[in-house]
Amino acid sequence: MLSNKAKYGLKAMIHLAGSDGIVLAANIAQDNNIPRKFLDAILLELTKAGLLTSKKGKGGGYQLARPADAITAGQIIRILDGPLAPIACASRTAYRPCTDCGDVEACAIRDVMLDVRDAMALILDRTSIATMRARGRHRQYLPQ
Amino acid sequence: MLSNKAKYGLKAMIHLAGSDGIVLAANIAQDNNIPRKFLDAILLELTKAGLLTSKKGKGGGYQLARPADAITAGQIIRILDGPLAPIACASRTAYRPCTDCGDVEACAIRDVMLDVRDAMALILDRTSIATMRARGRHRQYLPQ
DNA sequence: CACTAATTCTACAAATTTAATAGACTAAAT
DNA sequence: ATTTAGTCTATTAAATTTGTAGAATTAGTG
Repeated sequence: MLSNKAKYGLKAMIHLAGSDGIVLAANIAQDNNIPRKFLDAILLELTKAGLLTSKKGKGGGYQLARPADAITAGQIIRILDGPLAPIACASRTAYRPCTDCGDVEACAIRDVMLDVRDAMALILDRTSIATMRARGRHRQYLPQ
Repeated sequence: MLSNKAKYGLKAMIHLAGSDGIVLAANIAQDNNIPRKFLDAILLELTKAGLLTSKKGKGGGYQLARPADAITAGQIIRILDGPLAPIACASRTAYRPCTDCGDVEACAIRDVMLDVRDAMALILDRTSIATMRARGRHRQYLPQ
């Protein structure tokens, strides 16, 4: 399940992918209907994770730390929501066993969920925000 | 994200797929480390959804309502956790628009999440509990 | 037939966690 | 001095995961 947090994060990153130079958090929030303070926290996490650069003071704001085609949806979601896997025992980046399962290796559920995880990762780790922006661009965002 | 509820539901259904005749909720709970009352609620939902038949009173218990190869992981998860889609606007069985989005059709996030949903559904709707049971059977569940 | 034991079913409640937001203040840059 | 990000704290709301108490149903027994 994608949280609002991750959804907002993706929106913000796509917004930044479509802007040149430094962008104010206030603009991102307004144009995308994101609660300002919530967005602040999200941008902070993305900055700490190295996906954004920030600049304080007048003329400050946020900017992508890397080209938009080198940042994937998968990265953003992992930072904001944690592992992609539907269940922790099926995560490849953050494995954790279930407390209620005897033999992890023999777990049929984990087996299927590994497949699901891989299918999700295949899509999300291949989709850059540049791609997402291009796909969604047919029509412009209108602040309503 | 797969909740404990859905995980327990899957476990219970796999258990039933491997048993002949009527099975007590108490047995399912014990063998799979599932809190008894939580399991009761889960089995009730699965019964109401038509995946199980139940029988009350002495000699009562639960049984699959259909052959194990005609019940999929996707069905079980939808009943217990709701739509598979990572986000409601990308659900094909239970679509709901985001309140914060202007034009749903032009949403790049929805676009990707539809792909993710389809990839998940492809796996989960094709995997029966008969299959899951067969895969997990190499080693037996040991009540620990 | 009445009684008892076993079992599902129902309704509620509570505890815990997580998600989502808001407010006030701090630090840095111009 | 002003603007802006960053930090900290707190609150609200919701969902999840359990527990408690008992009602309804059935099978068996005397």
